[in-house]
Amino acid sequence: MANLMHNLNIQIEIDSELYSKNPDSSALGRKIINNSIELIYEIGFDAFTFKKLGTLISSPESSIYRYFDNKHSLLLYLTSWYWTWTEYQLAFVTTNIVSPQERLKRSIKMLTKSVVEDTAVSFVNEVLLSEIIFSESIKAYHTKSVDEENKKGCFRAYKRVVQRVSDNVLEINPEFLYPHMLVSTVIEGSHHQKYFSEHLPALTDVKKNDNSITNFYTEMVFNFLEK
Amino acid sequence: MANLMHNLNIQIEIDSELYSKNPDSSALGRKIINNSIELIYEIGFDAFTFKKLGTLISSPESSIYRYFDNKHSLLLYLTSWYWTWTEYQLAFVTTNIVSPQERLKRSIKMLTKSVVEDTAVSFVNEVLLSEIIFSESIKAYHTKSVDEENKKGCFRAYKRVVQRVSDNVLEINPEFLYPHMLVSTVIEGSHHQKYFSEHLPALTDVKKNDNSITNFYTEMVFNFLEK
DNA sequence: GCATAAGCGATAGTATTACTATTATAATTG
DNA sequence: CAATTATAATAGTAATACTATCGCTTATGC
Repeated sequence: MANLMHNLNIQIEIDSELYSKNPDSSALGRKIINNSIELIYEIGFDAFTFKKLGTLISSPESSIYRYFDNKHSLLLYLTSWYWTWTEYQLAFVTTNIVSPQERLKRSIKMLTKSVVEDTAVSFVNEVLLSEIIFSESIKAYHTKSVDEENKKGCFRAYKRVVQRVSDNVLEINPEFLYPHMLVSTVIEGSHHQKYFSEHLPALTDVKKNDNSITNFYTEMVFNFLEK
Repeated sequence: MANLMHNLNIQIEIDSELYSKNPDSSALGRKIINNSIELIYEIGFDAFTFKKLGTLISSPESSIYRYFDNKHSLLLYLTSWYWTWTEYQLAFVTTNIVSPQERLKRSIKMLTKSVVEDTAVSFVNEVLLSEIIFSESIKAYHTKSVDEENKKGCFRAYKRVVQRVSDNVLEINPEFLYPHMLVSTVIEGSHHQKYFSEHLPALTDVKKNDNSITNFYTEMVFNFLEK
């Protein structure tokens, strides 16, 4: 699939509560973002430290701390970036499609598949970022500070994505009681299933790299909505 | 619901790869387990340390290290205990029920609701433990060491639960392609939805403490199987 | 019932992590 | 070109996640 966003020069703007200093405002900031994505992808978020990142980019830890309070804040930034980018992608994939069923089908596909092509939006490698989101993003909101961060608006982008797809669900079945539950189940579920397929295959039925995750959630949703 | 397991004096046996020294074999070991459950429940797994636990039970850290290599191992033990206990519960809830639909319905209910009554099996507070599982258990398998621990068998109990319910699914629809995906989606999904309802309500449709999570997943499963 | 071993508490110590602070130099901006 | 701001270099601290030692106590085995 040719990606329409390619070379469109779209700017992903991230709210200021998600950083101390905007990483998009300097060369060092952009270096922090794209190298952190590679490093987290490589060694996992738990083993990731600002010290290691500093070594990788040949800058002292203290410089990184000017952009983000700690590695958790950085993860919040990355997830927010991802969901903002996903929102654009969803808009592109569904625009000009008349049938709400077809739109939902395309949205589910986009949400349940990991990204395989770098759209080269901004300075971010979206292929690696999507891998990080799939496997580490729960760690962004499964903390004791969720409520506080939620109040500050750190999860706005994710919520907008869920809301957008929920609206699509209600177009198809306006009586449906659980649009948000359904959508968040699909998103989180597909992340889990991919992880299971790679690490705990007894918990899933995926043959690596087939389309069963997308097929499963697509069928699940439409059976539920059109019973 | 009167709980049949109450006062049955059932022993939950945990495989030896899940501890260095069996906590069930000494008073200190049992103290470690039930106090760790309370402490993790209170301050969350991330803030939990062996030092704090040691202070709570008036024992040095080093004594706790004799039972578990680190706090991650302890969490693995607790999750394994929980799934072993859940397996027994599932057996009880479904035994003597002829209809596979009714058995599945009861299993889903048991898997999607957090425990409200302590069955007083062994030395463990199952109400608090189930809260920990719902909110922290992803952290037990979302690590770089999953594969190694999986090989050792640390997730056997969880897999048995998924397998048991999957078999029930196949009884109802032997052609169904994704029994494990369906069951693990229900389990992980209900955990997420409960968490969302408490912290990120925009991602769900739950009114606190209603039965919507159980209703949602029950409907979802049966619509999918009986389309 | 006595010897042996195992379990535990008390204490000390180390490497790593997650920061904070200070200052000099380099780059930007007005 | 002056003023501001960003960065690098360095140092330092408190907490975490352990490991090691040792002496006392309590089981267990004969």
